[in-house]
Amino acid sequence: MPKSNKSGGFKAAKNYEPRTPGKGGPKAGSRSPSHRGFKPADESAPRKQRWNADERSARGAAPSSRGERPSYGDRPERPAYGDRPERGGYNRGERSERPAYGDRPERGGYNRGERSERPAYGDRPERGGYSRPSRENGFNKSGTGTGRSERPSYGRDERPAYNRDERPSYDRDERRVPQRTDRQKWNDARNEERRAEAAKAREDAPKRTWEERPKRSFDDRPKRSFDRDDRPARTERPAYNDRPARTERPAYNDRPARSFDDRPKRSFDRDDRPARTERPAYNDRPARSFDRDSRPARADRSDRGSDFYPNRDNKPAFNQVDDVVLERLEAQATLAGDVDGVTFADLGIGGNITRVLAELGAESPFPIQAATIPMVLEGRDVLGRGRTGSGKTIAFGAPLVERLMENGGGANRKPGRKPRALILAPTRELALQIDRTVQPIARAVGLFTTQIYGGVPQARQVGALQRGVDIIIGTPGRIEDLIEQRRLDLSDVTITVLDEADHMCDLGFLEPVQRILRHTKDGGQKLLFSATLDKGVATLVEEFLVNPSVHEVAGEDQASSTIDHRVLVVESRDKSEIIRQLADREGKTLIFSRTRAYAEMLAEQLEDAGFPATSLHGDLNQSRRTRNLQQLTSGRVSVLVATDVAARGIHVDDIDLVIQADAPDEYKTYLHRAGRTGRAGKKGTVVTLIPRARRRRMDELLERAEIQAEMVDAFPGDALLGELAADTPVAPR
DNA sequence: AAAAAAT
Repeated sequence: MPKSNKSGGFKAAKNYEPRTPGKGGPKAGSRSPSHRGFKPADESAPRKQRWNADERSARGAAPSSRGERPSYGDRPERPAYGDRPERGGYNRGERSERPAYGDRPERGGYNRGERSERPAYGDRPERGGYSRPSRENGFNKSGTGTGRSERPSYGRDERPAYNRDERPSYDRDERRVPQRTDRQKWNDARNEERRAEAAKAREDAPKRTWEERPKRSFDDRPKRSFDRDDRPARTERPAYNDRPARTERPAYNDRPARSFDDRPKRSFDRDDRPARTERPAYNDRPARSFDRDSRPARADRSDRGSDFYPNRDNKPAFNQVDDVVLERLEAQATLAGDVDGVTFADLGIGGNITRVLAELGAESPFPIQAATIPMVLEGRDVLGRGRTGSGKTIAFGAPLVERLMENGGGANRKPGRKPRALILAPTRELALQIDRTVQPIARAVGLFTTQIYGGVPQARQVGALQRGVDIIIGTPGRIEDLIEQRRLDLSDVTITVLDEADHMCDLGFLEPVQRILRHTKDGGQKLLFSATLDKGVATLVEEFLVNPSVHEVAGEDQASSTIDHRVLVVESRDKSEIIRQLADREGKTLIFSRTRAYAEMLAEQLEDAGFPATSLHGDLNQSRRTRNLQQLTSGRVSVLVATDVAARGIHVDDIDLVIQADAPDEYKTYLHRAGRTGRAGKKGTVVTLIPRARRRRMDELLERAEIQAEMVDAFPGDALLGELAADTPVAPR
């Protein structure tokens, strides 16, 4: 059963049209409100009758037809899944879109008015099947009265009975979903009982653990108790504060034992791990000192081959690691001066594309573009490193399109043709942004692009694929999803680009990326770009690249950057106020936080303080993410508080101040966050707030990043704060 | 911790 997809579609439809309440019937509407979680408008959609014999047959037909309907692919704009509150919107949206339903003789005979609503039900084969059996059981029992008696066992005597009596009438009358409600209520009741039981179990469990503990970690306990008291830091972690259910901690209880065993090893590692300072709550724990010892991880981590802790042992890792990689790959450096007078045409880019580039504001190539475009056009695999804001998108986008066109691309417009190029990015926003640059270039020569990323209904994306596209731009998850659904075939992809390539090789990204690359054509060209390209990409290079050409731009060190870096050592309690004072300015300000919750909280605080601020993080649905970012771009808000979702690649004109409310863990993260300002040679300021305990670690990070930054103590009201806020005038445009 | 699929 294709249900899953369909169900998604329904939801979307719901959102679409909030629909008028009470359509199904007045009675239903009035009752529905009484039902938990049901909106009056929604009730009309679900009906008992539907799952009657007639409906069943209809259902069976409906699903299949749906799956085949191309029309679905055309659905214009479904709001993100997250946005869909409830089913109310369902029926409506589907109605308008379902022309096919009209064709169904059965349904037509059924109930015209109801038709619109049925489809929703019909689509849910599972539900129908489900509800039926259960209902029957329930009905029989209820009819006999046994059902009620049973309910009590569930913990709820009243509701089930009540609902049952009403249901029949509802069903007959109209499409009401009372049945569902009842079921759900039943389920809820059961679940609540289960939860209660689980809670009890947990409470009991912890006790047990406590009893047991003394023996194991006897030594550790005293310390822990202190830790808890000391945790004032928690204020920064709103989420944690809310946790009343410490009962869940059993896990913590167990830890002591573990760390205890491991300690000997960790003690050696300690020096390197100052990092813990970032975890305010944890820092305060005296016990942690022990924990540090126990961390054997370092050695292990470095072994992973990840770039995560590249330099620690070596120190100025950035260059060293890169140099190693680059040496092996025969890196070539291009001097900015070499590019003077060179045009895109000189590099081999055709007239149409050159014109579009000019329209995009790229009159003449930047150094990284001049360095890599010829190599890409030669068909070589390329590793390109250019610092943030140096024009990497065009560096791979323009030659990519040029090559597709050379290979007869423009002439091939057969519907359903397979894509021939793939661009992967780590975030949806970045994928969207890349498309905004690449699409016009592609269109200039008659090629089509489409975005494939999650958080939005897949129908439109699938529709585009069916019509035929040449260039896919997207994020790993949805691309894999569509491949598995056999709606996306990458076997003709001859050029693959990994933007932010080093990040795409981080844990969590690497494997999906590898799987996707394996779906592309053997021997296809691979282009890896990032501002912090390092040995972390070695795994991919070894598997997928052949004799790659490595390029970077000489003289692109941080010293020559247009970014002014500052580090403020602040008291934890002063942080909010200091951020507020820094953000008290006209220009666009981007604030980074480590967690989504803190980002949300900061944004709210700033809004409450009267600043036009919004947030960007993974807890928002995609439409919100897109909208909130757009609000900063358009200037509707001047402050955006984001997680690292905005750290890489995102380009917003004229961000002249970046505030790191939480310092990053990685020097590369620092570089990317900082790179949201000072783009294309403009001036920018980066202010990083750290607690006193983090100074040393921050020094090390800055050293790895090769950044010179002044580190000073700061308190609310300091003149410095006002200077930093005002210091960076918005660049005239 | 965050990001990346969907439900």
